[in-house]
Order: sequence, then structure tokens, then C-alpha cells
Amino acid sequence: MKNKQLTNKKEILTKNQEIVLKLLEKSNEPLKAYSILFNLSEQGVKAPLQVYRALDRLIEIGKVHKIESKNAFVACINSNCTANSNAAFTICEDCDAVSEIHDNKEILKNLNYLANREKSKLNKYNLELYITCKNCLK
Amino acid sequence: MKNKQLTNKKEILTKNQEIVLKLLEKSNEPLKAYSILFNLSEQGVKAPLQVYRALDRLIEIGKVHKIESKNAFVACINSNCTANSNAAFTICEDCDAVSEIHDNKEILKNLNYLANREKSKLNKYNLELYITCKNCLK
DNA sequence: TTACATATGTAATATTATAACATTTAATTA
DNA sequence: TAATTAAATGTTATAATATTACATATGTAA
Repeated sequence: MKNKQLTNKKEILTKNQEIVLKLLEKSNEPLKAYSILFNLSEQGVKAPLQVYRALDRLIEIGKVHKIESKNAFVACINSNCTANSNAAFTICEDCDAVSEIHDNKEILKNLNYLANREKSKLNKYNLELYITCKNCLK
Repeated sequence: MKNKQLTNKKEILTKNQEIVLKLLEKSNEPLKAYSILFNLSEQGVKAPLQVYRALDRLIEIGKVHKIESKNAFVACINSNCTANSNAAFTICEDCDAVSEIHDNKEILKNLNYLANREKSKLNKYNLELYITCKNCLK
């Protein structure tokens, strides 16, 4: 019972959560909160809080990540991302393109090792790789 | 000649840079920009810009790191940190303690591998490990 | 000295995010 | 079903973080 409710909580999105997520999913770049706000003003999203509340929830359930160094948000591309999940991104310093790294088992192993070495427990991580991307290297 | 100047630029700090760095060095936790501002008001630092400009420069030369997820700043503990250097931290989710990871050759190797795999070049990285620390685990 | 780059000071303002509280909607259960 | 509670929403105001723009000063090189 408790479990069922929890599952629902994760899967059933409210109206605001739904439209914020849809917008992020169709965007090909990270969006800032106020840019989301302006984009969605015609759909009834009128105040920052509506956006921030939706984002908080979406991040909590693992559907969205925040790119901390940019104060911007992206939809998670990893369908099996778990709640409060780990996030790893590359960010091109030239063209600003951001992509999520999905094959990060090796990273996780290393980071767990680092945490364990200090006798602490790794809960989650945020990794931002500033790169020059393939296209910009040419 | 060019080199010498560059070296000087890295080593000779201006008054504001100096006092901001001193403050960060004696703090045992990351400080926020406005907290630095209030702390230094008696030393003639009166406007946010003075703090932000000093921080920018200190970050540029590798003396300070920004904890992106906290909008807070710490002095680099790694004496041989190079300009625009890589940063890796653990952040305890219970007690907020932050420490810099310094032995991160292994991480760097992995991250370089990830970047190279996409045919892109790694310039720097920001890694924030959210942990429960040794003390808080008890 | 003149010219130039770098650093500073200051005021104003832009951007990002949250607090507080009233209202509505949804879920639970008596 | 109606009553009760929890969760989500709407709205206003404001806090916290960061930058623009411009005037002035200081240091460095020609």
C-alpha cells in the first residue's frame, strides 16, 4: 500500500510538472527557470514558484537534472534513472552544447571507492565535464 | 618575458584578492559571496563587485574553487593547483562539511577516457560528491 | 610624459530562488 | 456520500546571488 502510493507519486505527474517536463524534453539545450516560465506563460504558468516547484519534484523523482554551474535544467535521458540520481554531463566551452553521460558505471565505481576510502557513504554525485566538443575541435 | 609576467600575475595578488583569499583560508567551511562581503566590510570591502571580482581572479589562477551546488567558495588546499584547475569535493548531506579531494589522478584518468571516447577534449571538471560523512554515519 | 592596460569604486539593476499565506484539488476514510 | 486530511496551486512580496555600466585611479610600457 505504502509502496503503491510511492510508485504513483513517481509516475503520475501533476499538470505543471507535466508541461515543464514536456518543454524540457523537446528542448535540445538546458533551460533556465525563468526561460521555462516565459515559455509556458500561455499555458497558465505565471509565477516562478510554479516552475521551481515542478522542477523540484521532477528532480526528486529523477526525471530532471540541474546543471549546477549554469543554473539550468535538462530532462534526464536515462529512462531508468532512479530518484535523486547521479548526474554526469559534458559541457562544451565553445558552443555550450550539453550532453548527459549515461554509461557511467566506471565513474560510479571510482567515486564509491573515493568515498569509502574516507569511511563515508556516497549518496549521489554531480559531475560536470567542461570540454571542447568534437565539432568545435575541428 | 611574457612568461615572467604571467607568473607575476598568478602570484602577486591585489589588496582585495589578498583579503578575500585570507578570509577563505582561515574559514573551515565554504563561504558565500555576501557572507564574505559582510565579513570584510571593516576592511573596506563595501560592494558585491569587489568580492566577485576578487573571487573571479582567484578562481582563474586556481587559488579558489566554487562549490557550484552551494554558490559558495573555498580556498584550494592543493598548493600545486594549476590555473582553472579541476575541482573535486565531498559534501556531507547531514552536517554540510565540505572537503576537497586531492588525490584524484584516478578520477582524471577516467574522465579523460570518457571525453576522448566522444572525441572531445577535457578542459576541466567540477565534481561534487554528496555523502554521509564518517562522523554522521555513527 | 603620454599612452595604455589593469584595477577600483559606486550605483543601479538583472537574475535566480524562496517565504508566507490563501485557495483549490485530490485522496482517504468514517 | 460527506467529512477529513493531505497535496498541489496561485499569488504577492521579498530574499539571495550576480552583473552592467560608467567614472576614477593606479601601475606599466613606449
